[in-house]
Amino acid sequence: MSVDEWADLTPTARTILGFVAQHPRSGYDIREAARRSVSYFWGVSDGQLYPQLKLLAELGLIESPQEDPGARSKSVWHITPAGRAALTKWIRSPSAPLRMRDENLVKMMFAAELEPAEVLRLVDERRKSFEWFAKNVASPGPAQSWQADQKLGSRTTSELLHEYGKQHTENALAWCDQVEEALRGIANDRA
Amino acid sequence: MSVDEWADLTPTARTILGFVAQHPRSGYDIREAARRSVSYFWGVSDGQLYPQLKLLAELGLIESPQEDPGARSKSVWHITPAGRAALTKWIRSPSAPLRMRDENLVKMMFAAELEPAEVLRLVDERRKSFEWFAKNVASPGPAQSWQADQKLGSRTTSELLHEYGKQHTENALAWCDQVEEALRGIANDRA
DNA sequence: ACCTCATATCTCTGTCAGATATATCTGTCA
DNA sequence: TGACAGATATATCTGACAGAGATATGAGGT
Repeated sequence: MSVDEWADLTPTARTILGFVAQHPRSGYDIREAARRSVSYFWGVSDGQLYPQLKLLAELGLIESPQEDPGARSKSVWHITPAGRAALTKWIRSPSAPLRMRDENLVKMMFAAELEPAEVLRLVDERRKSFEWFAKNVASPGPAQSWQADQKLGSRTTSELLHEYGKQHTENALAWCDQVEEALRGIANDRA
Repeated sequence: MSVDEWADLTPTARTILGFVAQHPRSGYDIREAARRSVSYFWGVSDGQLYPQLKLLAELGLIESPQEDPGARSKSVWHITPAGRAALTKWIRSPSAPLRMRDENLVKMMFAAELEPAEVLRLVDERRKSFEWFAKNVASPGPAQSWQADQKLGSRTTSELLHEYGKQHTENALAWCDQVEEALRGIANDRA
């Protein structure tokens, strides 16, 4: 593999590589791991996952013990030395700018010219989605045995990452409160 | 236009419709407005903008005074009654789930197994990008004359939206502090 | 023997971002 | 009045990507 080839990998492919680097995994494992751990700041879709695994294998960055494992049987991938080198280089290169799509907020902006009741509906929708999120994603799962998780002082990196998600969620919920309070202000004016 | 046609619009098209609804705008205006106001929770890419404008016009949701204005002269779009109805229906329908791509955080997760120095580099990168953001995007521009901005108690909706962006940013920066502090903890252990 | 659910992979469609190309308009200094 | 820079304005193309759904396999129960 030439030095330039890994540079062409998509961000998704590199993320997948990172998961395989942590410990050997199948495609399905990666999907589940991504769901649990990074789903609020990164999504890995099926449509990408398997083709990218194949690509990474072709580039020699990952490999699976049994060659051509017949049809749909599970194949467990592990990282090669070349893969590990590629991963490190990726981590050291500049990151893509943050990107977000939050349709609820966009609507909120345009709802400014509508009834206060519309804004209230949107805030309610927002609150519900973040509450769901707090329950299902932002809480840290049990520590995994394979995790050689760097201790950063008293806390592990994955604890810190979950902390970030938690703070983000609480912040969003607090903002919902602020908007509702402002809306109650109107109601009081009119009463 | 049938009721079903507007339902097929993409989220991007609906966002564009929202901008035109606020007041008449050209494609370029929309692009700039999106840059200033929503760029941190929604992106409108050039590749989408003009085709979608054309589509909205074909559906009769927006129109431009001069028909076929020859070549590349500026055309200013304004919303039609049908367009306004479509917009309202959109705002009342369920929103797409929030989506995010934050490559820096992903790297942070995988850097857990590397040197603390790598994590430090990533935190530094993160801080810089959010500081840039605080300066260039998260601050409210001057109020526009066309803004019939709903007063929610003492504050307008756009003030509240900017407030959200600001809180998000401050939160992210505070988290950078936390991580760095944890890293200093290590340094002290070793000293 | 059948059913059901979790596991596992693959494919297809349409959305989308970013880069790039290109035309027009406006001011400004010669 | 003409050349030029820089802002305004529109258009196109490529490849990344999400989400849905199709398909297959195994384990456990009835």
